[in-house]
Amino acid sequence: MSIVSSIQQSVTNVLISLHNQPFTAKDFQVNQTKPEFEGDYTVVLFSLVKSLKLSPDNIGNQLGTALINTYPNFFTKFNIIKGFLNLSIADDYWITLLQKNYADNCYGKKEMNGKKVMVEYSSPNTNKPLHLGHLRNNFLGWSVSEILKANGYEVIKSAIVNDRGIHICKSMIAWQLFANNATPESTQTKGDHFVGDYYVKFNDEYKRQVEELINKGTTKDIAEKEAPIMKATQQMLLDWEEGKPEVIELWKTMNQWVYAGFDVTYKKIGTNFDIVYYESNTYLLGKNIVQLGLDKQVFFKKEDGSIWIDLTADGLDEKLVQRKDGTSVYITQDIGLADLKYGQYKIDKSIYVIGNEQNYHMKVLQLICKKLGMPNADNIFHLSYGMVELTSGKMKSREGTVVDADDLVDEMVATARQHTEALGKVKDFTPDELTALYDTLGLGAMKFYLLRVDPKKTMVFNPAESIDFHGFTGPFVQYTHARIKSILRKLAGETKAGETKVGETKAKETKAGETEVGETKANNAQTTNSSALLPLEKEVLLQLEQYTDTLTQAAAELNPSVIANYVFNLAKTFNSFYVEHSIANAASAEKKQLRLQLATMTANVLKSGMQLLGVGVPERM
RNA sequence: GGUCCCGUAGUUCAAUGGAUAGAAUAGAAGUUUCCUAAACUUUAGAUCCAAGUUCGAUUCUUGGCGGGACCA
Repeated sequence: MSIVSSIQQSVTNVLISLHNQPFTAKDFQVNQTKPEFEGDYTVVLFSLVKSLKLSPDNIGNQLGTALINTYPNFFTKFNIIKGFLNLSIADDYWITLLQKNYADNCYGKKEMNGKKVMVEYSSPNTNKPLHLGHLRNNFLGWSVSEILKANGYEVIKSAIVNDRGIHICKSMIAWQLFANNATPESTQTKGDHFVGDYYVKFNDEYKRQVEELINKGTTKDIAEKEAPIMKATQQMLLDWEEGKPEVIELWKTMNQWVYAGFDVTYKKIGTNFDIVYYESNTYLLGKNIVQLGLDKQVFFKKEDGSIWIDLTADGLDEKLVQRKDGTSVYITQDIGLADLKYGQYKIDKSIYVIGNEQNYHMKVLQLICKKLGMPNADNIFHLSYGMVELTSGKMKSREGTVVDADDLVDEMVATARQHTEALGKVKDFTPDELTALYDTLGLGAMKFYLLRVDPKKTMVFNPAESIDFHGFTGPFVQYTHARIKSILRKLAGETKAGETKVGETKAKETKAGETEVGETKANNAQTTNSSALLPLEKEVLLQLEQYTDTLTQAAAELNPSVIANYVFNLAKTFNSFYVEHSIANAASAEKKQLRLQLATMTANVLKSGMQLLGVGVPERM
């Protein structure tokens, strides 16, 4: 049980016995005490004033006195300032917490809860390489998956690859026209970039042809329809749908090039999927859904044969679900896929990591599923994230301002190398170790940068700031971890006795840690006499204790930035402690041991938290 | 035109309705005979505007202004 819950429970108990009213934890707030006041946690008293008809000070005095009398081993002191009851928690509580958990690599993580969640993310198109926006998506999807796992969920990571349609045909046509049978191998180009280049070539040529037609006196609308390259592309889509062998062959070849390129990028950024759906396999799934909708009279047919759903009663529009020529639209395919996912895995929740430009689409998707009475309808959740913009404005492919994912990763890793070389702390590393370190630091910086912001919000990508390795960054946290590890290595080598002593104490104290709140027994007395906690020691412990609640919150909000903020603050607090107090030269053996445990637990939690962001932490840097 | 989202230090981000609105960075001034200075300490600097609800509003409501997305 977290300390906040313990306090809530104690306060509730005391309130009930004092006033004989059915109080619950919801009747008052418990916050961490602000640093300028004495105490660890604070009960806000205002909300109790009405029901008790007493002044805040009055309530606080009664409550504080009763808490200390009832739980003398838990609460040690209290003070009241302007309606806030500040409570001090016994050092024993913190010390017990530390001794019980400092070596536990799973600290904070929850037991399996038997629930199954699918997280769909990444979902690329196969006509161009990944860019900055995809990175936010990928990092979010990965991190949310890890956070859910840490909270006891079974997670299935999935992706839907948009591998068919007019946009793919554009790249194919351009390749036929301009490539002279060039391949990624023959040109030494990464496959996804290779295909993406032809997509760009298509647009250039298309634009040229449209202008040519306009110059000949054609109107813009007609020119855009009649441009030969566009007509050829549309024909190719029809050929694809009919399964014309040479078109299918080319399509397969070019998609393979793209996948080979994606694989390199995915591997580099450390992501993978449990199941990958391909649109070419799923795009017909919606067909039977349309029939079902008609049967249930949820859909209706217009005179031209197109099929619609009327959502005006729900504040939305009429929405097309099948064109008059019988071809399906995205929404229908998505309903089909949603149904397939549920059928395959019987998932309790289906999370879609998709940009907020699809908010409307996803709302419609869920609404239609509901109206069709599909069992998965209520389990659909759109994890909507904001766009990544540049300091100069939005990324525009037309203006060539799109930040390419591979370029960015390379740049970050190169920057990590520069910083590391300039500092010269790891000159004894092997080339392989150095490469691994640069990757960890460069990718860590990038992931942290994109995950530290609330996913819902549009964020600005500032190139100069993103390669900064100081302040609120991944490398800052990584550095704190590496520095702790350095100490632990040194002190472990220095005294063998110290190490075993730490281990022994742990085993011995485990029992004490299991005692209930308020019953913390005097069997901790031996640890207290010499080791009244110093403010900075306690501050680190306070934050370590909050890790469990932080994990819960991150999962509830599906928000990795909660974790990023947490690990940063923990690292910061530890750094303050570190410069102020020596571990190696602590005043007593007990103190040294306590600080060693404190450092060990901090390193564990930093590592664990960063892992939830998909970021590794080095032993040295 | 309709629906939705967002406005916090120069800049990038925080803050379940709670105390004097926190950080980072940029600026100013400092810290290394001692566990990694990718660190630490000090300093200056902000809630778009106007009403309302409340003991208390950055947070909730309404109306403006400004920015963005989507739907036709």
